[in-house]
Amino acid sequence: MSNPKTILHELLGEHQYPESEARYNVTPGQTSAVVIVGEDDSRCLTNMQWGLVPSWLKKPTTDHRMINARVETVGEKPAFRESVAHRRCLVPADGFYEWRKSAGGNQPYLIRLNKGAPFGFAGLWDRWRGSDGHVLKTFTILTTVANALVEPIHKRMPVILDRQQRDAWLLPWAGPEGIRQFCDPFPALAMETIPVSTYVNNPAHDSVKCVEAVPLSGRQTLF
DNA sequence: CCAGACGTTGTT
DNA sequence: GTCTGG
DNA sequence: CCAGACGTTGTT
DNA sequence: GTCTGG
Repeated sequence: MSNPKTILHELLGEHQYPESEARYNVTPGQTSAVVIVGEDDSRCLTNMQWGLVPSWLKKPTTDHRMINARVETVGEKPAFRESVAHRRCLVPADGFYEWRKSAGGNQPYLIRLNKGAPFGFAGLWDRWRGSDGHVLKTFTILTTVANALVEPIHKRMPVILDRQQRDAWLLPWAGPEGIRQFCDPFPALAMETIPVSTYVNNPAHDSVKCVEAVPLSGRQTLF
């Protein structure tokens, strides 16, 4: 999404980052850039597909891909156990979309930090190895209860981490109690919701879904 | 022991 | 791979 | 999540 | 209605 350099500088801290051709649109099944902790304990950027495929799956079929994991229970789920202990990641973004149901049609909203400040979603990743040796890297985004701002639109929202939490999220597993600190939704006062055009409803537009692509006037307008 | 699950979102 | 249910 | 497909024969 | 693809 917008201003990827700023996002990456924030999320990678003092570490270097590559001028990669990474995508910054996070779309199910598509590749995007995530921040992980490398072998040498430093942060690095890696491209992965959104939709976690656990290493034990026989075949990485699309219907088993998990795009979200509930933070309240992630420590107990067999599918996420290994990843939550050893493979956490940050997903750079500057907003996300939710749809408010209504009789006249679903109204999409852009939801972001005030002024569109970049942030990181809490994520998990995994490696799936094919019999031919090729490796598929995938990730999932954690969700929690919606805060007071988002709740009228959608009951759940992604786990957004502030600067302090980002560092904590990338630390090694400290038992299931260590997960609780990430269960609270990001503060409503630090966020804004903006009604946007139904242009974003069309998956064909995923590659151009970004702040600049959407009218921010607050009125539902078709392009 | 073996077989089968292992997940989330939303339900105009 | 690892856990649960039968 | 939403949009769009949803099928078979036979294969220069 | 239900599944797949984005």
